[in-house]
Amino acid sequence: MSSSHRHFIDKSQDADTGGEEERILEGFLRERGLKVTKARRALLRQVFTMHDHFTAEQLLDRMKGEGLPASKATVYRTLQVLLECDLLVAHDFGEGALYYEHSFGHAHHDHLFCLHCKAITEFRDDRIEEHQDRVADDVGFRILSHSLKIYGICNQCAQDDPGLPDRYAANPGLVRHRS
Amino acid sequence: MSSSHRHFIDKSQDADTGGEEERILEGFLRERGLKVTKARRALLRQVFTMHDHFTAEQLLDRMKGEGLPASKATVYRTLQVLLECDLLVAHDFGEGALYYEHSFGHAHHDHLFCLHCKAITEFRDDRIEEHQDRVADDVGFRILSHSLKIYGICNQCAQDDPGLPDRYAANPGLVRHRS
DNA sequence: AAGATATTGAGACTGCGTCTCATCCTGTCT
DNA sequence: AGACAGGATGAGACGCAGTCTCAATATCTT
Repeated sequence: MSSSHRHFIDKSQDADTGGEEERILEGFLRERGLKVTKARRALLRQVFTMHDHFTAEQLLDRMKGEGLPASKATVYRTLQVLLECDLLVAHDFGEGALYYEHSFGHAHHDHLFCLHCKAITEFRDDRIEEHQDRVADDVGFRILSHSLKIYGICNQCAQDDPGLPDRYAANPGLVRHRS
Repeated sequence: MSSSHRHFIDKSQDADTGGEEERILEGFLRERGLKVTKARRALLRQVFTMHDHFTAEQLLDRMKGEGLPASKATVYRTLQVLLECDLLVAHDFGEGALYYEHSFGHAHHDHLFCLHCKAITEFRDDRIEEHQDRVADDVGFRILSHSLKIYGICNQCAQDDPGLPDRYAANPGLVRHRS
């Protein structure tokens, strides 16, 4: 069973942010002499309506679909801005494109990634975090960030097709995620 | 101090493999009806003389420099083969290209990556591994592999320039490694 | 409202890695 | 050894996520 230093995260339970993210972005932009534009606002809103992980291209398609102002260049540039003001986090699961998730009100967490259905499960384990800190302490390393990703087959996929885990294990070629 | 469930890895202490890797590769190739070619042999030897992490391009340059047969396509294709027969491991530190390391006789380990000088420190912590297994157990996830990377500034860089960690921390834009 | 400056969009471009295909090499069979 | 079948090679085209260029446009300041 799960114990107290470890828990899983359910984004569908996200509380309303009350538009706080817009104030954060505007403050960040003004502070740097940058401008609060329609495109940036639209993108921010779109990002905060997506409560799971998404790629830049998915975001672009979705914005175009809703008739919002968006070009490839602007999407990528604005995602950078959101990363810099900590409203967004990017993850590389070795699938080619980066996966983004808005991070307002979310503490650091790690991921289980299903290589078959691409489902992402989020968790946090304080013991792991502590051990990481000790490793770094041992060699005087200053941690700026870290990432822990566990790749495999999720429960659902394994139930749908019990042979799946073995088939993946037997064929590392399928596992392209660059451990 | 370091404790028994945790240790760092020093590749320069690598024992001689006695050419075992060549036998492994040949067995793997024959088993699949593939051929033992000069290019594959040359590449394998080159890989096993490099005791640190390297990119495909570095490997290609080095082979060309020594007049060995090598083209871009063959290097990438052969690296795939070595990955499949577990003689090689690839790591993505978010620097664009993948970093490879030969893995004969090396157990799984994780990495500290210095964002400034790109130095890589390898370690293994059994407690972290155990906690990962428990996380997966909790949700019935079948682990196939995992990767833990700790990004930051190494001791050497911090000593050379004490302001470095703060400068990186203050500018997430510099940190492009996609946690 | 005007001026200064940042932003946008279309598309060219970059870099890592993959694919194509004509030619060459390996392993095998005789 | 000689010959054959099929895998391997190399040069360069290609794919794709992401970045850059630059002229036109929007934002902010006064």
